[in-house]
Amino acid sequence: MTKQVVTRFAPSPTGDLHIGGARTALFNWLYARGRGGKFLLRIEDTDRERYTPAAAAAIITGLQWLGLDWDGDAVSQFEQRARHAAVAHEMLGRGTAYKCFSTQDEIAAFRADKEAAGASYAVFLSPWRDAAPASYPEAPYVIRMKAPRVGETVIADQVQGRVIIRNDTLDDMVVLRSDGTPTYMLAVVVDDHDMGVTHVIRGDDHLNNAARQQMVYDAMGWDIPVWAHIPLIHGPDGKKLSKRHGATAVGDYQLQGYPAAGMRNYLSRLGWSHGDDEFFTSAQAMEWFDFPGIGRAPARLDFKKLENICGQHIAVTENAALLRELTLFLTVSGHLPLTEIQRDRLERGLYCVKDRAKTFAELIDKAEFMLASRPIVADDSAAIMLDPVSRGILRDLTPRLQTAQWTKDALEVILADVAAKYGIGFGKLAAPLRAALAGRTVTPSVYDMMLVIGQAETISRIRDAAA
RNA sequence: GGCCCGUUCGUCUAUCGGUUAGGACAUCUGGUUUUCAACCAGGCAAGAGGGGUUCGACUCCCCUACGGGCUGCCA
Repeated sequence: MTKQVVTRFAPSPTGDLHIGGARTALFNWLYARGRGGKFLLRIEDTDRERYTPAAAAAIITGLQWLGLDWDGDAVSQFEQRARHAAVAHEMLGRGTAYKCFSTQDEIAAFRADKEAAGASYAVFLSPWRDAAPASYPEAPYVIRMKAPRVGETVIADQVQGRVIIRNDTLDDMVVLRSDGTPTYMLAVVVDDHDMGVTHVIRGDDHLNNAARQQMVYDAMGWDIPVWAHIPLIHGPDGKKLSKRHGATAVGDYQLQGYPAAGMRNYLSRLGWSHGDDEFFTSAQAMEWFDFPGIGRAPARLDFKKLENICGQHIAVTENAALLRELTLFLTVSGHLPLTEIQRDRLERGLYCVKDRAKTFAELIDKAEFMLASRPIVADDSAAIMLDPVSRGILRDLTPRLQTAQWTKDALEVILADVAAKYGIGFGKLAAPLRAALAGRTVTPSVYDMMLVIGQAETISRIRDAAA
């Protein structure tokens, strides 16, 4: 047996959980969960200037909503800073890193000179790389990796293949800042190693970084993890995803009523495929997910397809579960919580709307007839008796009207609703609508009439036609 | 500028040297429908361009174009 798979998602808490980040998390989650491995979460909060607790919380809630559960507690990278510094100093001792006393101004001047001289690249070459400790000044310093100047570094990537980077394009990256804090390049490697991460699945914007990070693994004699650099998601126009493309935070999708299962399905299918399978559960995705199925080109977001997939997921969701999600959606999106009666009606009537809504928002919209309060009738018990929605729903095995009497009763209430909602006179409506319905060979279903309630246009058309 | 990655219908993609280049979403047409939705039938639509390699290239190699990324004491 090979050792257990350990993946991780390591977002930097500088804003909401981005849709692209969510997909990266999803891929890691699928890979680990599909192999009985572990999926860890680490918050890359070493940049204290940009760090906000709110952003970290947003990432947590975003992942929770998507159903991407991680093992153990979320690790704070910042809290590992002492360990990072220790590793930096250990490399110093091993001679694989060195103290650099160059100031920012000196570095900038170095680059400016190179540029002025028409140099093809501006990799900073520190004068302190091979300086004798005796010559060290009493000044702040950073710790830099002593990167190889010749040869090449090979990244064996599961998605991109063998990527070869010339070492002379790699600089002596800073691993420990002058204030003693670690840089990202050091922190990721140390944390991934300490957390036992075996597979690093991340955006391909890190592909070049992998070469730099391998230096640290090598310097410490650690095993290099399996790399898998996945292409980023782009907006519908093919450009890098940004605010102007609309919703980019997963929270936005939750607010718009997209089901998490549909999001997982769509997002996993974006840049990854398993033959012609389009609609599947997360359990299937876990079983199927693997690196060969991942594409190498960035994929564009297609909201229409997202909606379609989400609609399919809503349609197959069990009522109890659907109701739970609907309830959550309602509270999150600022709607009033359902009353006992509304909840009951919704549950019984779900069957007639669940397969025609693409989002929870649309489902609620279509279910308005169930949630709207019934018209006030003199006698309360009579109102309940006359309510065709409740009656029809109670008998959902036979949703079609069975008797003329029932149809008549139903009509009266519906017409009252319509009249109240659209300000159309009750009397003017009753006759034409009744006629329209009676003209059919098939008895109109409760559902048909429910829809009539929600459609003023139809009402007026029927009215006009009959006038 | 340098380095790295990418490029099949509008979109997501299948294909892993030999196919009428398949599917899905979108779109269009027809059917069904008292409306919407749903559903049924059908249509349109693709290998960026140029060179090779090969009996044969979407598939392998090179160049160009375009897109993206990296090139920080950001992550």
